[in-house]
Amino acid sequence: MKIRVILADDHRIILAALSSLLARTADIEVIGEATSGAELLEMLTRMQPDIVVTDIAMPGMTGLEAARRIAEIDPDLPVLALSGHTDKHFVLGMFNAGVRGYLVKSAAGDELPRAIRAVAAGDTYLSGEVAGALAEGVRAGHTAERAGPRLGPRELQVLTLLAAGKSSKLIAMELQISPATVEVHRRNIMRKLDLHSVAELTKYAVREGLTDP
Amino acid sequence: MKIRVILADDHRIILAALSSLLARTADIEVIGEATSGAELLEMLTRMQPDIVVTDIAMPGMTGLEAARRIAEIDPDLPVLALSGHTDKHFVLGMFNAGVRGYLVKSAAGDELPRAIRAVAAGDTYLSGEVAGALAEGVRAGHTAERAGPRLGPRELQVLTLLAAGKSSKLIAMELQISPATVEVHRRNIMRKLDLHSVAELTKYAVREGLTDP
DNA sequence: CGCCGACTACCGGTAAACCGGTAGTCCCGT
DNA sequence: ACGGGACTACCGGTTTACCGGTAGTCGGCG
Repeated sequence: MKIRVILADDHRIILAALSSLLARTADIEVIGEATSGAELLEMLTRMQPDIVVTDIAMPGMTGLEAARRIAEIDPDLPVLALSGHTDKHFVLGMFNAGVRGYLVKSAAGDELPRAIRAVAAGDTYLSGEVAGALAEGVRAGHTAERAGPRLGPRELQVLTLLAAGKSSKLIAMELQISPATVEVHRRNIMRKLDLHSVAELTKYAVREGLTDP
Repeated sequence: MKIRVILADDHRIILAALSSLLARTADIEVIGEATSGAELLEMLTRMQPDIVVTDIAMPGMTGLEAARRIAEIDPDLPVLALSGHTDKHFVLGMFNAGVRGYLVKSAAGDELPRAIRAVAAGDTYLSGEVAGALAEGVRAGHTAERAGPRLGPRELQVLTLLAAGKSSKLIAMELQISPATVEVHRRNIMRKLDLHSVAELTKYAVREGLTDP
């Protein structure tokens, strides 16, 4: 019984390459490939995979948004997130959104099939690099609790898109919510962080690794 | 006679996946895989590939720097750059640094072997998405010779203060000039850099080291 | 159960960003 | 000498940021 996988990545070359890599694994079968969050969700209404493997950075839908939508469609469907960075806030947000595995791209190639098998079997998979970052956060204890004003997953999404230079209207369209709501999110973020300009928010996002400078 | 390729990407999963994808192509052979710019340069002192395929975003060495170093080692070695974004200044910079092909990751999977064959044969390869951006740039009067948009000293001052989160009015008071003049400076900066939001200007300033994130 | 935080959404308002011009001075390079 | 870029400054316009409220649902927590 092969593990049936749907792959998602907006970079089609990477998508084809990952598919090729998984094709070499005897017990894993790629039954669908999506190049956007919307396409992935549409695919899930027609197919019943054992697991979804998706890049967290896709235009039009962030990884957090995709994870929430997938959980709405099928809360029991395991999702393995593929990410380039190890920001702990983001990782925690993804797990809160229902993701069951988090794999950084800098991990070894053979970690991907292992992660897929683990998550498909109902386990939780966490890359070593991310585990270290999370442990550091826990070890610091007070750092994670007090020093960092905690933003909700939606707020992290909005902050990331703001740091990308997008307007509230654009962000609203991408997140499929009202511009007024995006406004409120931005204002709450500014209040929590005590930052009152897009420039400062952008630098904060860069410091937190939410976006590349 | 197979085309001998050295692959470089800091994301090892992607590296393995790309290698797997190329292994399916009969006339292309991956003879080396590097996970950092330094490892790639070291590899080039021992091996003689027909072409280097490298991601432009690697920690410890930017794509521009890697391209220059490779050109120092062997000016005739074709380099195909793999990138996620289509910023035209960056693309022009890469070509000025000696790169002979530029492929965006969102291109179709079969574009990679085609690009490799073209570049290995001495041709220049450019993804369609990037070609559009470059054509636009040429039409606007930007020639390949001046890839680096030069900012005047006053413009650099204004950019730094903008990245600090200050308003035009505040900047005007600090620089002892009219707010209208600050406006003009900001608009000229945005036109030159082709960036149209404070968030993007801020990230540019961080990249250029004008301010700390 | 009630409170609080997150998320959703709206109204109204002031300030600022953003874009299109025009225009003068200065200096530098062809 | 003439063009071009930098710096200075203004006019007018649309869009967005930013701040002050209010208000509903939902889930968690004491």
